[in-house]
Amino acid sequence: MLPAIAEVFREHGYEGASLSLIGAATGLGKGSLYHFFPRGKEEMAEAALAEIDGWFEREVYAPLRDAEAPDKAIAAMFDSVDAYFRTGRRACLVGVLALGDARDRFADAIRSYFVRWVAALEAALARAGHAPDDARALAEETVAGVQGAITLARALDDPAVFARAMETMRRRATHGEH
Amino acid sequence: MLPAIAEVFREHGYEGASLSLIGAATGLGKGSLYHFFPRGKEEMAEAALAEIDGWFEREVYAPLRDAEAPDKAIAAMFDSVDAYFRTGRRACLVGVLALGDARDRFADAIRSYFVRWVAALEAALARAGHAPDDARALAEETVAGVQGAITLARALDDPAVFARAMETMRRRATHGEH
DNA sequence: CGTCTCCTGTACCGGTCGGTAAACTTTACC
DNA sequence: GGTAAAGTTTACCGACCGGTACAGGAGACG
Repeated sequence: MLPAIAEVFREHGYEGASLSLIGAATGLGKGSLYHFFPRGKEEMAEAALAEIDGWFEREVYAPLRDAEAPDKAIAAMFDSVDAYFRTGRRACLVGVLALGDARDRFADAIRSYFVRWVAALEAALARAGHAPDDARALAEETVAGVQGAITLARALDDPAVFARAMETMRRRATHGEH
Repeated sequence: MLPAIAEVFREHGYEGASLSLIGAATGLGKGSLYHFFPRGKEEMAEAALAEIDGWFEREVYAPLRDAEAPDKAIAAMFDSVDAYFRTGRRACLVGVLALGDARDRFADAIRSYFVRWVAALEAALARAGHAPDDARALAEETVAGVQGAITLARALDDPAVFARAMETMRRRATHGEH
């Protein structure tokens, strides 16, 4: 049920995600929703953010930090991210919240998501042979690039834009080493 | 008064921009608002988009297409964009709308904004000596990069992130020529 | 069978939403 | 100064908002 809730917030933003939309997406009435999330909409958004955070920690950040073959982990990240964001058809909930007025309310979760993504990617790039400064800059550029590619692909309604951007960043992260 | 309206949509999104917020931002009551925008909120958003579109057409796209020194126009674009988005402190209304559920309603305006930006930048890059394929890819990457840099800078609440991303893209657009 | 816990449907609350209507004040122009 | 248009205030509409209260239903366990 959390994925359904997350999808509503992703598509409609925090303000636009009404309890009736969430109810329709989950098949739950307001009574049930408030049974599971006594603090209401804010708690639902927190739970959705936490689930997304857990997924990225497990599927993306941890492999980037821990894999014994960092170049493989980096390649796997691009694959995971492309699949997760449906080649740019799906928005990023954290990015959506960062742009709106709910930013302050979820500031810690939003910051943590991006800080840890950049840090994990930076570490993997450094271990793959990039100079420390390059690794830092490249990681930041790549994480921002994913967000920009989502925005542009959705604006143009053209997943190919996302795919091209991802390939350019992948090349930069895997070639240019040493 | 259009800049004030645009600012409300930028900060709160289409759903979150209530008539009372718009009224407070403009100092106008609902009656006055409906006097100028008989079709209501949708017409206000269209007008805000049109004004933004006009600004970019005048200050960014036209110079990129027409300047006799394309490299100067490209450098000027980075300066204009940095100033316009307040070094990443200010969101992009068009990008915000592209991510939300108002995307379909304003699809034409959103698509046109980005299509023309990419096309104008591509033309300038080609005239500045980039190979046609490189110019196209670099233009797309740069426009997406700006959106991503805004998202990341706002998420981390750190304008320096935006500034660094802009410098990287500027270097790529002005060096690497020929 | 009884009962206790977990879950759900329904009705309702005050408030705000986008939008309308019409009486009013201000401004511009002859 | 008269008059008409432009702009504004105020009250109001039905719908929906997030949130609450509560009476049950559904199983699990005795």
